[in-house]
Amino acid sequence: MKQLSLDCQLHPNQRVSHFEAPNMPELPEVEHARQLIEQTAKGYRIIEVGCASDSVVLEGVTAAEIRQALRNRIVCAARRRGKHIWLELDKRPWPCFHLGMTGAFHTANTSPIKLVTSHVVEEKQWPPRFTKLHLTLSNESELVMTNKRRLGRIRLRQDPTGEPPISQLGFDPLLDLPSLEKFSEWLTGRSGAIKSLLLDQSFAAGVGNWIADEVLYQAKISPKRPTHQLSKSEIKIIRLRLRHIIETAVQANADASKFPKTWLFHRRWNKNANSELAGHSIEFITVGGRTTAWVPELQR
DNA sequence: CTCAGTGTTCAGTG
DNA sequence: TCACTGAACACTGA
Repeated sequence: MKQLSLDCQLHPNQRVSHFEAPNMPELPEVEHARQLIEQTAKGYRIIEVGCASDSVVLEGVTAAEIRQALRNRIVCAARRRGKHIWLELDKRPWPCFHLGMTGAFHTANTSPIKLVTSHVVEEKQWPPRFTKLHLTLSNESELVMTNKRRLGRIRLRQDPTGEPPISQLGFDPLLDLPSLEKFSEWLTGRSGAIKSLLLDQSFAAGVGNWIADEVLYQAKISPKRPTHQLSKSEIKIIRLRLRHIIETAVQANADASKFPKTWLFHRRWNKNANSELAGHSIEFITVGGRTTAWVPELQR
């Protein structure tokens, strides 16, 4: 576990605490990270940039290009679409981020202010292990992106929404959920299992494995059901559950302990525990190449 | 030691 | 073209 060194090393210093987005980067977690970035950096200038020379995480750019693009820029906004985040700066190109499975944003401040929507985490080291990008801002706060498994990506784009990969995303359930008419039109035009479609980022951007399972559990529909044979009322329920689950998780700041206790979410993580939900057993199968938790007796 | 895994992409097959 | 499968990516932790 050698950590790639930052080629612009910043003085590691002691912090009382720092804040980080939890680690389960589907839409709600990514939205929470976006809010964290705005609270920390919006309106401030980037004074120093540390960037790891990690050719896996840096896609199509070098650490030097990242540093040059970000240094002395003002952070105007942090935007999100699906699981992608990008910063609007006072000058292009702009940095774009995907967290992969193990990415997170962390912030620290010399005089910690209360960040209502953030988790206070015990200080271990700063900057944290697996830091890929380390920004120091003109308000004396610091913003770090970490990526343990290196499945995350950092890119530079002149026009993030107009270029891949963000331009290839489908609708974002929080930003532009389609009307029921459009939604069912798109759904019936596809074949394959409904769960696979929900996971398809060019269909619904931001839906990940647990959200797809949760939607289908609450809609009482089997994850294996072929999309084209869903009834109009089932499609309606899927759409409403999709919106409801994501809105609820976002309002909870992606804090799983605040999710409703009735959710399948709380039971899906320990497969060995022989979990039950509402008196029915939870089964684990593979759909669309992904572990799928469902309750066969309740989902048709 | 083995193996699954919150995500994405690509090659190969049907 | 669509849809599916498996592998690859890289590493942690059970």
